[in-house]
Amino acid sequence: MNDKKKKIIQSALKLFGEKGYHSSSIQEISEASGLAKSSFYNYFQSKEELMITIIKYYYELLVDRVNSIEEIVDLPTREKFCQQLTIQIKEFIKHKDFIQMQLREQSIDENDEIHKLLFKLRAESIHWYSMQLKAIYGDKISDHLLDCTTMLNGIIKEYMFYIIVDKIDIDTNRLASFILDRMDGIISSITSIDKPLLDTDLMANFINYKLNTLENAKSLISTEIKEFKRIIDASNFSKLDHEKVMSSLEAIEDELANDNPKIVVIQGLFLYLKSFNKPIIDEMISRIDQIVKSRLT
Amino acid sequence: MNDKKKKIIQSALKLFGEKGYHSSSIQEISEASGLAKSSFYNYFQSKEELMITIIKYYYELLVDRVNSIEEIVDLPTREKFCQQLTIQIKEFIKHKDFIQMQLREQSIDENDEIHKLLFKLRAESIHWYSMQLKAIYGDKISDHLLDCTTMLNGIIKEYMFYIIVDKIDIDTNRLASFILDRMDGIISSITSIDKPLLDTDLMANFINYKLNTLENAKSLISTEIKEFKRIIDASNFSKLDHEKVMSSLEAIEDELANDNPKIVVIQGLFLYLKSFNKPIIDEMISRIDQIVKSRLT
DNA sequence: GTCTATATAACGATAGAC
DNA sequence: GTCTATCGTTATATAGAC
Repeated sequence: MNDKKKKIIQSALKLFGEKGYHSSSIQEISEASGLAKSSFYNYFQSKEELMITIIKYYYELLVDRVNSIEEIVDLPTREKFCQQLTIQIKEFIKHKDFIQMQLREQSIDENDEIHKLLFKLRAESIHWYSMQLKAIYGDKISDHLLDCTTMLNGIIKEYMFYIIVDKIDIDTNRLASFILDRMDGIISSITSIDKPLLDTDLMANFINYKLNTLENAKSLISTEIKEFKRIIDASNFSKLDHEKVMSSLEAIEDELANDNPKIVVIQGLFLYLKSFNKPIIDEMISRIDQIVKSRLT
Repeated sequence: MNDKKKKIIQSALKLFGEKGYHSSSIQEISEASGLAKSSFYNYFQSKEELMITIIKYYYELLVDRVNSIEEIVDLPTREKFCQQLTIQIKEFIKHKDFIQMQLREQSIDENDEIHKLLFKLRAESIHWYSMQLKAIYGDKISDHLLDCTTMLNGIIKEYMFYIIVDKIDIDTNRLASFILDRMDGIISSITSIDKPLLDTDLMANFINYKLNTLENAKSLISTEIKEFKRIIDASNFSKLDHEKVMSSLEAIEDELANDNPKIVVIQGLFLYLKSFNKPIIDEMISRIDQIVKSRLT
């Protein structure tokens, strides 16, 4: 991204965090970026497009950082989630303008695209937390997964509000493990309950959103990989290369068959396939990668 | 309050909840109230004054409803708090436009008076929840009172967001007891921890705010009551009446000496004192009542 | 790509007739 | 108290010179 575009994003974000979206004008944003008002429109078509860019940019930043230790660190699930939570909290604080903006104005609804984007991000966030809690506490809480995710989310938000908006100096190294210890208490108290408050019917919009994009992407990618295999079979690769490529493709298919496929595994395999330096492979990968990026991230 | 003024408040609140404070214009508010734009200014000096009126009006409504069963219902503390939570949740839903507005825009900061008001209400809310939790779980959690209040607040907010903003149909009869059962789990998990995340030093602004107004009010009222007693002594009441009035005043002093004086007890005693139908008593009461209203509600 | 100048609309708030 | 008319300001966004 252009340096000046980044400058505008940062200036705008700072203002949005401090004064809110509606109280920050293009005038102020441009001035804070060292530009005249009208020059803003060389970089963004409108204030709303700026907002959408900001949300996408920072959300991706946060997700990437958390995902980065999904595979690298080899730890018990609970410890790994605790580390991910700690990283998430520290990233929240690092990009506190973004979080403050989100905490202040939970929904900038008037624009439909922003509304849909925020809904998508919420659905993905709920899905991610649910998967992590399921991995830690196992099937015994699967009925109460949505309730547990909701409570965890509420607790994290409330502490983040104190830290970022009220500028209260909480020990961030302890926060994640403190909250997780409290989740232990919540979960041990929950097993005796018969019926959850939130079930998959009530939360269908959130659940199905993620499911649809996931299943959709899986099916699209699956089709592409079948085509990929056909092309490789028809090409004049050495027997060894042919075998390597095929087993890579099958590994991708295996990963996609999981409930919660790991994007980093797939992208690692893409890198491996790219190392063959064959244009025909690169072209197929870029087609699949586009689906992965648009539907699974 | 004037009927038309109420109409404006309700129309405005609906718009603020749906579109947000900044996206709702005086024009829209006036039209929704069946008035021309300029007629709005016959009822409110400005948009900000309208906002302040709305916040004070609805917050008082909610607090009064919850306080109404503080004394009337004779139940174990835990059951009473559970009932109060249930009432609070149902009141939240009844006045969902107000809550939606609060959830959407956590702070309308640019105006200093609104900022101070919202801070005061937050401090009072934190104080109330802390007192309730202390009453239920006793001294064993007194070190972790602020953490427990924070988590309880976060959980309630998150569920309210689902109910009011996402319109998810959660069983509100079960919600309060469900959350309280989870608080049991949180509290039983917390006893082993040595050091809380939030202590009274970090939260000094919130704690002291309530403390200052409370101590301040106590001292002011105490002075007034001493003067009151002096006047009664000098007046020509019958011996019986004199005794009754004096013991009422002493009961008020006793109540104020408590950590968390109950406003309803004091106001009950005011009503009793008014029943004497003496102008001199009524005048004193109205002076003290003004202090109570402005500092303790 | 940058700027000045401007178009156009909406905003909060006021004046003054009735 | 209600309205119409309008003020002064600010907002987003565009036109066009350099």
